[in-house]
Order: sequence, then C-alpha cells, then structure tokens
Amino acid sequence: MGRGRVQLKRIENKISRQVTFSKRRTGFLKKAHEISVLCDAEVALIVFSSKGKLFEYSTHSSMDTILERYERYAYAEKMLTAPETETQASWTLESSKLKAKIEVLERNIRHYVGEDLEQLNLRELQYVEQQLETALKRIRTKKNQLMHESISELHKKEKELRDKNNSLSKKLKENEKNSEQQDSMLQVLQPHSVPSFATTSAPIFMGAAMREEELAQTHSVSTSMIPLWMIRHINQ
Amino acid sequence: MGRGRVQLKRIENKISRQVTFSKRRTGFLKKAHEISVLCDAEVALIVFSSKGKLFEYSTHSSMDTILERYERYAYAEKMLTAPETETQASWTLESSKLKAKIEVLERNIRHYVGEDLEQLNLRELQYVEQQLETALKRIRTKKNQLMHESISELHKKEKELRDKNNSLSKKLKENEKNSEQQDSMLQVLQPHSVPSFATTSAPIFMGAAMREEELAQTHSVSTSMIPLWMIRHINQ
DNA sequence: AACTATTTATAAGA
DNA sequence: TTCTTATAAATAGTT
Repeated sequence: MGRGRVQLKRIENKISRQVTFSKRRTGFLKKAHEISVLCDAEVALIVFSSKGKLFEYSTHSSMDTILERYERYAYAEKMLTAPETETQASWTLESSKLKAKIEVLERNIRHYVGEDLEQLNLRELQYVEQQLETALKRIRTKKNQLMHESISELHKKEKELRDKNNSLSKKLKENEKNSEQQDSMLQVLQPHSVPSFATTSAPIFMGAAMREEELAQTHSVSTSMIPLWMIRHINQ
Repeated sequence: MGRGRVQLKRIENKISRQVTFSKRRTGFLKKAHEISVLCDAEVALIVFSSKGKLFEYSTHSSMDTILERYERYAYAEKMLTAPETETQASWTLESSKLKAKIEVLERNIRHYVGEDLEQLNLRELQYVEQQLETALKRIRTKKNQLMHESISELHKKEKELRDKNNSLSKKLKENEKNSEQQDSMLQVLQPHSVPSFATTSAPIFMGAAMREEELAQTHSVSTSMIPLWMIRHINQ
C-alpha cells in the first residue's frame, strides 16, 4: 500500500528502514488493538527495533498474564511432544548453575579488589597482580586521554572568553570617550554613569580557570613525576 | 477496508466475529513477518482467540529467546511488583534476574581488567584506579608473606639436611676406619665396596636450593628497588 | 472460499 | 517527525 510495490526483504538504507519501521509499527500496533477488540482476542505483542528499543502491546489482561498463559500452553504442548524436559527440576538446576556462576564471578571480583587473598596460592597471586598492572596501565591511559580532551576544551573556551573580553574592553573604551564628552556637557545631571564591563567579564574567565585547576589537581595523581601511588608502593 | 466502515467494538454476531478473526489474523501475522524482515526487527506475537486457541509468530530467534529478552528488558519494572509464587513465570523471572546480575558482574570484571573502558567517565575511572591500587598493594603484601614463609621453610629444610649430612659423614668415617681394618683382612675378596653417601646427599640439597632461587627470581618483580612494573608505569 | 467495492495502510516526497 | 497524496493492500459484506 503505497506509491510502489515493496520487496519482502531487509531495507538496506538505514534511514528509510527506520522511517518504515516507525510507520509500520504504528499500523501494526493498531491492528493488534483492533483484532483484540473486534474479535475479543487476547493479544501480546513484543517488538525490538534493530537498535534494540522495545515496543509492546498487550490486551487489558497484562503482558505478564498473557505470557504466563502462553508458557502454560506451550508447556503443555512440550509435555506432549517431549515429556521430561523443562520440568521444575530442570529450572532448579538452571537456577543452581546460574547461582554457581555468580559465586565464581563474585569471588573473582573480590580477588581483583584485593580481598579473600588467603584463597590464592603464589602462582595465582602473581597472575592477578599482572592483570591488575595491565588494567591500571590501561585505565591511566584512558584517564589521561579524557583529561587532555577536557583541558583542550577548556583552553578553547578560555581563548573564546579572552577574545570576548578584549572586544568588550575596546567597546568600553570607546564608550568612555563618548561619555566623557557627554559628561563634560551633562555632568550636573548624570554623575558616575559609566557601566563597568571590566569587572563583570572577569568572573566569566575565572570560572573557566578554576575548573581547569581542579582537573590539574586530579591529574597529578597519575602524571606528576613522583606520584602518590608510586610512593605508596615503594613503601609497601 | 471493506465495503463498510467498522466500529471499534466487539462484534456481537458470533459467526462474523469468527470470520473476521480468521481474516484479520492472517493479515496481522503477515504484518508481523513483514515488519520483522523489512525493518530487521525482532518480533514476538501471541494471540489467544476468544475460544482459547493459541496463534503465535516469532522471528527466527525463537519465541523463548525473545520473551527472555523481554523479561530482561522489563526487569526494572518487575522489581516494583511483589515477589510471586513459585509459578513457571516466576522461575523465568528468577532466571532473568540471575542473568542480569551475571551481566553486571561480568561488566565489572571487564573494567577491573582494563577492558571496555569507553563506558566509564573520568570519575568512574578514578574510582576503579584507586580500587586497583589498593588491591595491588594488598596482593603484593600477601605475596611477600607467602614467599617469606616459603623461604623460612626452605631454610629449615636446608638445616635439617645439613645436619643429616654431617651425621652421615661421621658415620661414614667410622665405617671407613672399620673397613680399612676389614679391607686389610679381606682386600682380595671385596675391593671398592664403599657406599658414597656424600654424592647422593648432595642432589637432595641442590633441589632445595634451586627452588629457592626460582622464588627469589619471581620475588624480585615486586621487591627489588626499581622493579619492572614501576618502570612500565613511569613510561606510561 | 471467492469476489469486489471500499476502506485503510503506507511509500515516496516535501 | 509530520503531512500529503498516489497507490498498494486489507478486508467487510456478499455470493
């Protein structure tokens, strides 16, 4: 339905795929609602876009209710075709497996943060130590990268603000000249009428400078010549 | 789309309701397939007719896969509802919870070994860095402890073996004295019959010495004055 | 199930 | 995204 026929295959153009998805999704959900109302059916509809976003529709009885009903229905069917599978026992087993995995992962994490080290022998300690060294190195590299980006950004801003300050100062001087002439003419009526751009623009620049200082401070943790972490390690 | 307009409300005539359901169901499933193919979306569709019959559609990845993904996605919202009874659904939910937890843990571990760092901002990087530093410190302390224990143990063994060697040497000398006397009496019958304790006991001690050397070598990684890891970090 | 007059959905373009 | 419009598709009522 549209100006041209459409081939039933993935739309390669990303943009038009997205547009089509948006349009058809609307119609699709509408159809879901219509059939459920007109024909008194129970409908559950789940759509994940190619970008992973979720869209859903479900009849009055909530999504969970329908999925549960579906599970029951599918369960009964499975029991007919392949009895034995998917019993309560297998769920318990699945659950235990997952829990076991979680235990292992948690244990690993504890080791990576230096806890429960009694469980490890020398070889394992050595391994973890090496991994952490590599990790630290990578993290510091990444951190440096982020901070340098930040700093360049601030330098850019600083320059912009400086330029603005300069141009404002210029304008101010011109104004002063003009107002001196005016003052000499109107001094009795309007004394002290010069606006002070210089003092209002200063804080704008200070703001940028302070943020840069903050960054430099945190930066020193990993980049000054003899940083804290190294001293701590030498003293260990 | 048809000869007349249609009100969005339940069709009261049972026959035409059924006919409409049949027709629309076909179109609906077709739409599901179309959007999934055209737009590369993942679709799961469950319909129960008013008579309780099940119709379903799902993309290549099976219905279960999609429902599981849905459970995971909707996990946050499900947390709000009260814990359910031990139904099939709750098992699925439990499973999803565990899987979600595993995902989080695995993500953490990847960060602790310096992977997927793009996901972290400066603050988080700083946090992880600090944790790793503490962990490394603890691990090195523990390693030292283990190695020192190992070394004392070896020293003890060394001493025991030395003592044994000494006592064996003594006995040997006594034997030699005795056998000299006997030799002088029996030299024609048994020449060269002296057992060589000195040479067999040497390898026993050598074994211990080598193990200690190995340890000292690995030990130097974290305890020599300017160890490798420090140089690497200085050069980072 | 077909048929077909109409309504609806939507592709393309703005 | 939203609107417009020409056209393809779906389907209500009928046979």
